[in-house]
Parts: sequence; C-alpha cells; structure tokens
Amino acid sequence: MSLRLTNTLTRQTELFRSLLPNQVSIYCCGVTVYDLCHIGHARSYIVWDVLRRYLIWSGYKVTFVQNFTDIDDKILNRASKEGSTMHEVSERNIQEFYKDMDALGIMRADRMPRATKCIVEIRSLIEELEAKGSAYSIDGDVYFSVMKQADYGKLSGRNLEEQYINADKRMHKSEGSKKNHSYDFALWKSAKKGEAYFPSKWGNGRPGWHIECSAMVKKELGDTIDIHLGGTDLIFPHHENEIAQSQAATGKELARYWLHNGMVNVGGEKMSKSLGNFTTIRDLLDKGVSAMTIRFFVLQAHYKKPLDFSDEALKSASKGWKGLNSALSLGTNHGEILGWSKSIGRDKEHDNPCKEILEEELNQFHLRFINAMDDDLNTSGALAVVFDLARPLRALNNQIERREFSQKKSDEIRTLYKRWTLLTKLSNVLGLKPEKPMNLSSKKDNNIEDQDIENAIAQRKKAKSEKDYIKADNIRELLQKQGIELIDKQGGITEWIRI
RNA sequence: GGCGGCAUGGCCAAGCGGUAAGGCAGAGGAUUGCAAAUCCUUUAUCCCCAGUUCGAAUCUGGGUGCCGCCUCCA
Repeated sequence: MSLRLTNTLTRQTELFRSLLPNQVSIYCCGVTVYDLCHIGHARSYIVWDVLRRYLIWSGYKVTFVQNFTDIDDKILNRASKEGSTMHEVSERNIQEFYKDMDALGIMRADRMPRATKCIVEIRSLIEELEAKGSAYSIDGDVYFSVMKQADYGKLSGRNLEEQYINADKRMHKSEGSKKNHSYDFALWKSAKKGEAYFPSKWGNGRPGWHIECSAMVKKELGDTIDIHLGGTDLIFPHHENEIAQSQAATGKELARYWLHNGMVNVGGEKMSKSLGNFTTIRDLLDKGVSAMTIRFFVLQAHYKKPLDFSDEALKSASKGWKGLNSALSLGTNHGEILGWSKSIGRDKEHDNPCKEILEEELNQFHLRFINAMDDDLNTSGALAVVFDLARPLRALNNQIERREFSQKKSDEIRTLYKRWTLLTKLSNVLGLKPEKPMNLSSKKDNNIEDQDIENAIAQRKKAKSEKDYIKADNIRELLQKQGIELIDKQGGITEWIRI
C-alpha cells in the first residue's frame, strides 16, 4: 500500500506518484502578512507539515516552498492606519509568523519567497501573458482574459457561462470596472496616490494577488510541480486563477495534485478575520495552551473536514495530549531509572522467548500507522494507533513520577524500550514531541519558596494527625491557589508539584 | 440560483461491503480521613425512507438538516 491523496482536481483519492523518483516538489500558499495568524492558519500549516514529515519519513526528498504575500491592500491599509510603511508592517508580521510557526513545531519551508522580491519575475510573466494574448492592459492596469482559457473552472468545477449568468442575478456588477469581463482579474494594479509601487512598462503599480504565486512556483520549482497546497477557501478564485495564468504561459500543467484543508469553524461558522470570530495562535500560547495541545487538537480531525474550535474542544485536546505526553516523556525523563541507556545494544535475542511475538505486536502498530497515514493522511486513525502504543508507557511514566515504580524484569524493560522508541518515531511523524509541563518552573504568580511549601505541608500533617481535617484542607486549598498541588501517598508521605 | 462537502454514543472523531478505532466527559473499582492525581474496567447499530446484497454506517435512489465557495481569506 502506498500514499493516496485526495486531489481537488479530480475530486478523487488518487495514488500519489511523484514526477521524479523519490523527489517531491511542494508549493504551499502562505499568508498575507498584515496581522498575526489565527487557529485557521495554524491548522493549515500543521496539516501540511505532517504531509511533509510523512513524505520525508517515507523516503522522499521534499522541496517545500511557501510564499509571503507582502504587498496587498490590507497591508497598505494597516500601514496607513498605523502611520508606518508597508514594509514595516509586513516585516514585523513575517517575524511574528516565524515565532508562531516555530512554537508549533512546524518545519520551516526550504524557501520562503516574498512577492516584493519577485517583481522581476512577476513582470516578465505578465508580459509573456500579454504577448500570448491572454492579458490586456487598460490605463496602467493589466487584466487576465479568463474567457480565453478553455478549461477555466476545472479545479473548482465551475462552468463559466452558468456562473456568469447566476452571478449576475445575485451580485452587483463591479461598477466602474475597466475589465472586459467580470471574471477577468488583475495581474497588475496601477498605484493610487501615495501607495507603494514598482515601476513597469504599464506604469507604476503592483502585482495582483494571484500572479505572485504563479511567478514563484515557476521561479522556485519549475513549470510543473507535484503538489500544490492551500485552504479550501482558496480553490476559487485564487487557485483557479493561478492555474489559468501558469498554464496560459507555460502550456503545461501547473500542479499534479491539489490538496485543500478544511476550515476551522467557530460555532459552525468559518473562523475568519472578516467575521471577527478568530483566536490568534499568540493568544492561545500566551494563555498557556501548549503548542503540542494545538497540534494534537488539529490532528484529531481529518484535514479535509471542517473542525470546530471551542474552549471545550481545546480542553479535551489538552487532557488527551497530557496522557500522550506522559508516555513520550518516559524515555527522556526516566530512561536512567529504567536503565535504558545500558540495555540498548545488549539485546540478546535468545534471552527473550517472547521476542518474536512482541516484535510482531510492534510491527502491527507500525503497519496500522502506515495504513492510516497512507489513506489520505488519516491522522485521526494514526493517533488511535499512537494512543494504543502509548498506554502501558503512560502508566509506567506516571508510576515513576509518583514514585510507585517497582523494578521490572529486564526483558520487560527491553520490550518497553522498543515500544517507546516506536512511539517516539511515529509521534514525530505527526510532529508531536514530549513537552515539559508549561509552567513547571517559571510562572510569575508562582513565586512561593520551596521551604514555605514544606512548612505548610508539615503544618497540614500535624493537623491531619490531630484529625483537624478542616484545617488540613484549608492549607491544601491555600497552596492550590498558589499553584501548588499536594499528593498524599501511602505511609503518610505528601508530595507536591507546581501546576 | 450554481458548484462542492458533511450527517456515527453526552461532546470531538475514525471507519471505504463482513458485523462500530481513539480522545474527552460519565459510571464502577483500586488508592485516600476526604480530595486531587494515577491505574484498571466500562458505555453506540451509525439523520429518515426505499432499494441492491447472503450480508450496508459503508453501494444506489429519494428526502431532511448543516457547512464551505461563487467578494479578501488557510
């Protein structure tokens, strides 16, 4: 079995075959950098990060290109509102983008071109389109002539004539437009007074939105690429237009597989800047929601389906991740106690009569994982495998953490080590890595000294021995409020952790 | 109006013709002065109707209800 992906172009789940053996070229539509990214962006880039990781893990050499749209009306508006420049706004938001994506453990793209740095390529692509009769210029604007593209609408399943008639009935025609046809779109926009601009043969202006992607794909990856990525909201018109431009220019297919991720919804409605129902990644991170919780939340659903974001869902994800995290932390935190560093390499096969069975069992997990991922990146299914794998490891981790660990037999330890190794590897394909509890050491409002805690515990112990449980419980509550949790153990031992 | 998608337990979510993964919540048990935490166990016949089939959550037809796109958008 090998990887199958749902191709928007055919609406079918197809076997993935790369253009060149063992190499994959991917272009992912990036963000317009006028503001911070929200959970919708996070979902998109987490999901594509997993695609990339899975391809790499499967043995492909992946070239991943993702753009920044750093020239656009929204950026211009933001700049004028702030009294700064387009460049300042976009530069700042690019840095913020990196911060958020790095925090979420999203691998940086191999190349991240910016529209403003590709003006030469953009201009020459427009010129080419003009020369081929696919574009026309009017008063410093250049438009793409949609009606000349025979297969326009093939990605979004639109019939242009029908759409046109229907749209006319429902929408205002763009007043005062110089376009020949309302579906034509701008390749080059003449600059308004005071706006940033680039010179061109059509006059001072700037590129339209769609053309930058066509130009960048061509420049960075060539005429035809393996996979083109984006959100479903980009299918029309953005990706449709990209195809029209690129194919009008090169005469070749732009991308062989078009993959689109579903939207993040809030109360059943799409999260978006314009609706104002968004939560930024930064908000969540600042609130103490861990990066891996966000990743786990996203990967619980299939990438194509809508995913509802709510506090409840996030809470549930946080608890779910906590359990998985325990299992993943086992080796890194307690490898020494288990003697794992020593047991590696000392694996005498004949020592372990169950070895074959156990190997077989682990193999099953491995296979189930691959089957799930091969099936159009069924991360939800893959997570189920990971959880099954994690169960005994989590139990062991928590036992050790609670000092309830009793020494295990050596073959048992070796088996668990293998299990943990597999778990770590598979989780890593999903980008899930062990995380230290967020606020273990440095929480601002948690500045109570260890000695004070010990004293409080001693007082509580005394109260308990006097059966003054009200007082004992008060002490516990007081500590709780200060972020200290008490754990009573057998034998009258009380331990505490900062939460 | 056109195009596309989705409907599975209290919530989220897999399943792709062979008798319902996983997470969260809930319940029971172990532990505890009580808690918390932890560990173990446990909870569904798949929106409705009609068909195809030995057999359907899974295929076909017809309903119903949601959502996305058609304007910037991941």
